[in-house]
Amino acid sequence: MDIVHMQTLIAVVEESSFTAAAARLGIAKSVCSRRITDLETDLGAQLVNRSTRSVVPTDLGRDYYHSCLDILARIDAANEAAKCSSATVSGRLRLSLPIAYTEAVLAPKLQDFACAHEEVELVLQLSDKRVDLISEGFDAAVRIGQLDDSGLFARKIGVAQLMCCAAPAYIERHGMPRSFEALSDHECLRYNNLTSGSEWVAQKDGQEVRKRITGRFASNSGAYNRRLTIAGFGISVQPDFLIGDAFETGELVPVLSDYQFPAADINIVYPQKRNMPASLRALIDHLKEG
Amino acid sequence: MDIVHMQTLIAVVEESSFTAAAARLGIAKSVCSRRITDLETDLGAQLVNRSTRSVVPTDLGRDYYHSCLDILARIDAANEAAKCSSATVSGRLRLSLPIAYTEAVLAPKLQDFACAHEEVELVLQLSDKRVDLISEGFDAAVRIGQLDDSGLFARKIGVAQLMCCAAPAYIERHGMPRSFEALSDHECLRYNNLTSGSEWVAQKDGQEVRKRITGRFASNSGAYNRRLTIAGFGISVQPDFLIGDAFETGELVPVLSDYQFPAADINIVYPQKRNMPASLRALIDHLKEG
DNA sequence: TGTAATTACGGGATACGTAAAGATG
DNA sequence: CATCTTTACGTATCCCGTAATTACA
Repeated sequence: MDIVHMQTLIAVVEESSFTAAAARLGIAKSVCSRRITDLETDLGAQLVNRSTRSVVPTDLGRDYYHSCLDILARIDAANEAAKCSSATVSGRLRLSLPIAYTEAVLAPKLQDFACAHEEVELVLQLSDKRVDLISEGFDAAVRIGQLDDSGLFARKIGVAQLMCCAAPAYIERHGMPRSFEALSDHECLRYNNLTSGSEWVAQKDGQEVRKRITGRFASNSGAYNRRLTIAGFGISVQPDFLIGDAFETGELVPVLSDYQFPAADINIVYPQKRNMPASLRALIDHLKEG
Repeated sequence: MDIVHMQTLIAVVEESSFTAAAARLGIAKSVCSRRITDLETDLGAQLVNRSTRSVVPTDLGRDYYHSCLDILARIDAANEAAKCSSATVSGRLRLSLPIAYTEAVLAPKLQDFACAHEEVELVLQLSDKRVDLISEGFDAAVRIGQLDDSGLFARKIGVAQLMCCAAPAYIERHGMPRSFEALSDHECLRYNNLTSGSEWVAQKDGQEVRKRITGRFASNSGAYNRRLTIAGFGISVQPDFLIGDAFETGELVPVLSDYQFPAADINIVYPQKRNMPASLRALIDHLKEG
């Protein structure tokens, strides 16, 4: 049987009248009568004894009535919990985040968010791999650069400006390259995760230039790449957030600074737009603002 | 939302697939998809994240799934309890019984029934008033004589033969009446509850005769009437079950024995034929047999 | 490219309300 | 006789299934 049948029984028992129950429920009394009859037929038992003047539940009817009260209360509770948990900024958010960007930029923002919303639990997985949000059970991920349009929705939360750089010691030993072509003679540190692979792209005077670069090192860790660069192992392309104040401190120097290296959009991506938990929406807004 | 939506969610979560869930439920997969969507829309929250290859419940979806399991189990339990309690010979039976007939005839039968069905609880109210079954909450009543057709169903469980009688001492003092007419000169004990009121009806030679009787006593208690008769206060009409062996012991003697007094059917009446509890049916059968 | 989820759409069962009938005190 | 339950019946709604579409690995 159906939930409405239970609700009807409750109303009938409490009102001791089909007419009053129908009025309470806002339905025709014929409907009220039929629902109880159907329920009784389905159960194969009498639930209420009726005369025109009195509607009295049977023992069984009273038992069933109490069961219905319990069941409907639980249904309401479950629904309320569901509605509430998605409507309030609370609950667990599982995020897949790029390692270096998180450490350099996201970390303080996430801390702010956590402080602002005490009810939110953040489960962060730092990884530069592009995990599958759905099968891995993430609520959202932050992605740097081109989005492989995988049906996910995205909102831009920042920009990373790529820059070419090297350690002063390296430049001293190998000289400063003046053009993209000159990179052939240099040790270039490759970053595996870059969409462009082992090819560097930049613009000079509005003209796009590309160069397949070579070198003894390749890693999938931006932080490690940076460390190698500072240690003087070669030239690398780094996002501004990794360079930080390295130019000011002299740890790194700009290379090919008359070339315009691309900027990569930083997006937060998530599976669906509808029925988004309020906590995720709040997080996105927070990252967008900051 | 509806129970089927919960069942659908359960199937989807457990099968991790809309198609498999639809197959399990025996419905079209489109229905399966729509039910989950509707549920999500209603709750304003995402319950499962779907890609073509995987259907993974969200945290909330898993919570809701567990709630659904609990709720459906309770619904099943309530339904089973209801079906079972009316299908098995068990539970409470509230009976309204006529006092004298119960003491004389019904008592041993009810004891037999109680012994045969240990699970049945009998709540007996002995009264010669014709109570309203429904508003008073009785499951059945035993009625002697004419039924006021009050929408109740009835089954005959016996016959009471009315007989006219008096104490030997009374006859000795007032003489034995030889005809209905002669009753005018006698003290007649009236029984209030009799349908005929203060008129006695009988047949002689196939001819119905009626006589308005008079007397100083009228009571609504058959047993008290009997006692008055034996004490010699007058002539009364008694059912055979009250006379018992009084003729043999000499406590009473038949009066007007060439008159045929009416027989009253004894019925058990109950509110409805459909969805009758098995225990009531068993009781009726038991009383019918014995 | 094949499998799975979603959407579109037409048909049919179901459940509703109105109104009349039946019952009861 | 007034009121409450039940039944009858026409209708509208909702929901299902088929099939086409989209998404994804």
